[in-house]
Amino acid sequence: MRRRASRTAKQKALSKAKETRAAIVSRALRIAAAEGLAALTIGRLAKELRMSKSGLFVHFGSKEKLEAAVVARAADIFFGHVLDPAEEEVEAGIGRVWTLCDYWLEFVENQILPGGYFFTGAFFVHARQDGSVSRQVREVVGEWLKALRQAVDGARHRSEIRMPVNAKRTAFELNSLLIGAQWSRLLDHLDHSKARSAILAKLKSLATEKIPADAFDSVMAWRHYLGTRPK
Amino acid sequence: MRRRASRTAKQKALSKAKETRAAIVSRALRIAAAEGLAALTIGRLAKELRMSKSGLFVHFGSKEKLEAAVVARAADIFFGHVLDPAEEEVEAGIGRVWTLCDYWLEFVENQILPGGYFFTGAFFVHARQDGSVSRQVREVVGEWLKALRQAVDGARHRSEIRMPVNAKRTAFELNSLLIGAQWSRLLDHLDHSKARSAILAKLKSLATEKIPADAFDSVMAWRHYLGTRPK
DNA sequence: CGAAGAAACGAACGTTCGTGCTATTATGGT
DNA sequence: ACCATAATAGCACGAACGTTCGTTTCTTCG
Repeated sequence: MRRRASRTAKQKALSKAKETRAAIVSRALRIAAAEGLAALTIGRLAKELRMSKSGLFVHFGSKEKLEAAVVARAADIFFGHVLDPAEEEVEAGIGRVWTLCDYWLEFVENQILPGGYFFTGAFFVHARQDGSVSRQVREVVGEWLKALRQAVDGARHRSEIRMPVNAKRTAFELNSLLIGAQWSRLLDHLDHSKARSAILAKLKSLATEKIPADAFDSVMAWRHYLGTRPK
Repeated sequence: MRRRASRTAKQKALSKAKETRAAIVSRALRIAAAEGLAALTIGRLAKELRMSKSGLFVHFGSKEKLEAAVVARAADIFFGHVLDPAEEEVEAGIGRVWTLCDYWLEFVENQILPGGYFFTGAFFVHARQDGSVSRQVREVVGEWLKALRQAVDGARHRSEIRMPVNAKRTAFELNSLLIGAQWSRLLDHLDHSKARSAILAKLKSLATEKIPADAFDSVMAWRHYLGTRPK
């Protein structure tokens, strides 16, 4: 009793539902990431989870809320694998810009979400749509682009990037390469090495003499250079 | 009688149905381009055209055939506005590479299809899917990328692009900028001038001394340069 | 153990999906 | 003007959609 109570208190009570809800969202995300949000239906989801439609439904109250939960989870996973570690592991500067791009590509490569980067496809579908889920998708994408732009700006303020360079435009070009990389990967199973060297070349062309030029010559050289830097 | 017959012969007989079919495809394409192929349903399409579902349906025999017709029409329009004129108006070389990209951007800007370039979104949706329509979408995208690569190759063979440059990689980078441009346009209504100057800068960095360096300094300068060249 | 409450179920709602029929209307050649 | 045929409409179908309901089964705790 006491033991039970204390254990329950420890795990903040409440309860089975959270687990179920989380399991539902996981499975839903797997479907949505692989085949798009449109392929996500309550009936199918219930069947895969061996639940009743109604039992599943009450956890969210509406299809839209379910979709919102899926998108939120996808965003958490994405930021948790790309944005957060990049900002935590690498101090501001051109190194962080590279790390953001590198982790982005890794995120797709490692199939953290089935089908790669969920938001690329979702964004093209929802960019012109209205509805709260579409807005949510646009916000996540906007957040990413903003982070990339700020990283470029940070590098500029540290004089690691030449001053006349436009942060917005640089972020645009880097982001283009990332999306293009996924495009090529989808089209003919191309790996991301082309994208990585294109990004390194781009960064090299922007860098000031603070950064040794040969650091950009390959991914390995760059990794080595980063490793020799503080923190 | 005779007159009638001759006129009929002239217009190759057959007939009303072709027009109706064409009208259906047009309307269907408008829906699909604006909201994605998934938003295209026979019921909705029939309502918009003030037809019965069944009357509309028999023109295609299945939903999939209707979708195929829509994709085919979209491909015709895209190639007719981008690939064909570029290859017709500009001789092979770096000028054609630029023109392909330029017309691609114009195609999106002028909203030839509502919502811009239909295939960008469609590709991300159908890249991992199977089914004949998905294959069809991938083929169109593949055709475009091949054309772009061949244009780069053509410029290299004419010594307008430096030899060590990899055509596949260059096509990848250009294509990335195009897709990224549409991305930015969708995200914050950005115009394509950033993309155009990024593309010009890229081409400038690849060009041999055969091409005067200041030709790449702006879109206008480039247009002027192109205008002074033979056909 | 037994009561209270949370969680899941099964069945059914009204719509809409794509797809078949059968009947009716338009059209075009003679 | 007539007739064959092409084109469209009307109606119905089974399945799946999201959603609601009342009921049943589990969990939790005094």
